[in-house]
Amino acid sequence: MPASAPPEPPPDIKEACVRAAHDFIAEHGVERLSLREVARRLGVSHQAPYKHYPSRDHLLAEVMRRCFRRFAAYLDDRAPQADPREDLGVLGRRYQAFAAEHPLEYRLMFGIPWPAGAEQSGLVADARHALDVLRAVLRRVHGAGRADGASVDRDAMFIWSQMHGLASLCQADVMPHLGLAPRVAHELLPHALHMVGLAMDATHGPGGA
Amino acid sequence: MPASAPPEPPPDIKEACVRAAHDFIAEHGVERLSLREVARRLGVSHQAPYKHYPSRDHLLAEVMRRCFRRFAAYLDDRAPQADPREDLGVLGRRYQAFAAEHPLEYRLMFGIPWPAGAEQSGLVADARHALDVLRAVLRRVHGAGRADGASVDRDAMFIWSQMHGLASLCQADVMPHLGLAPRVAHELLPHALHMVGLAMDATHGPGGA
DNA sequence: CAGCATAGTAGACACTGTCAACCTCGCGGT
DNA sequence: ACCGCGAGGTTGACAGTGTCTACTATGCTG
Repeated sequence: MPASAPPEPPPDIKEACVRAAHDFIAEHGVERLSLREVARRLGVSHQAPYKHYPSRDHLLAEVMRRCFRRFAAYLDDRAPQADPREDLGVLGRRYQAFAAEHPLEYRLMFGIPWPAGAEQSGLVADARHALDVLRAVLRRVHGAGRADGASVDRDAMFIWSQMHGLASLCQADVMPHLGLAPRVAHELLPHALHMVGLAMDATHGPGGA
Repeated sequence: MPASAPPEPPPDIKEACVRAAHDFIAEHGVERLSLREVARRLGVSHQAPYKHYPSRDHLLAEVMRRCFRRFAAYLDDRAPQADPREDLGVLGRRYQAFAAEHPLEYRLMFGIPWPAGAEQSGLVADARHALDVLRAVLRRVHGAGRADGASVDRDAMFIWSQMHGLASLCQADVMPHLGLAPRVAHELLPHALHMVGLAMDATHGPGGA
């Protein structure tokens, strides 16, 4: 019985590198990623990936780019809601669901400093797309006419901060040691959405359920 | 002219290790920390630190512990406020100030997976202390009598999420590429505090300014 | 004084990212 | 048909890392 990975080189090494790196990160986290391990899993020499990516960071940037794409697609792919306020809640729950189901990918996107070569790849555009989804919903919430860009952006950053903070803290190692009152852990997201809703009510009038 | 660091070994190496590691992290970030670099800066052999810390992670845990201590002390050390709602605002501004002034230390505390041996050191207690500061203020906000633990914890996590999310996003590399409307970047904290205040108003009645 | 724990040293090992040199195809120009 | 050449693969090397082991000096204790 040989090692788990098949040592026969795949046809498209460039593509296989991204997939292998992504799988490894999703399994063990970005800190433990090494190009040599990727090459080993692909059954190629430790230098083969360098023929396609100038450095480890460039491969990492490509993996991040795809994570942002998936994430934005996951947010986009929600059930359509007539009421924009309801849509906001669905969006929030979906945000948290993605973070909870793909913690290491989430950390890759938002938890580590950008690798060199990040700005070259389409990473910036893909990252921004996720925020644009939120912006679009908020424009509907604010209502036609008075939806100026600054106030939309302010609310977007407020809501995003809430969602990102919650997702980060839930994954943080401190979490289990905070001595939270029982049941509170399960109510974090509903309560956060409730509070955000109250704040939005106070500034834009009561909305959907 | 020799290298910048003095190559004469300090008397208390164990203590010097923590300080050197902390300084390095505050300057270059935790990812670039290496025990050998610490030893080099101290003018001792690359194995000297291992006589005091079983592994790199144990030294890291000690540095983290002190960061949590400083952070909690910084929050504690605010000007006393008669109105608990006002106190909440001061606390929030202080939280953001620390994160902005010590971004790499903040990332060390909340942005990376806990190193091995973190639970052994007093890290857990020191980390929890920061949350307890917030809890204490919220108990005053909720008012005597009806301040049950669960609702305090819910609000604490809501507010903490907001503050942590905001601090994280402000430091994130995406931030400059989001195309935020002008001026919005400077209004993020005031607006976040405003929205949190509105949500608190709606659940506990209007409070301080 | 003997013994021993403590705190320092040097050396080695496996691992990493990366540079350099080399090989080996397949393709286009003459 | 041949030459050249570049793309894509290889091996080998280098510096850097964490950590293991062995060795040494120093000071305290019986």
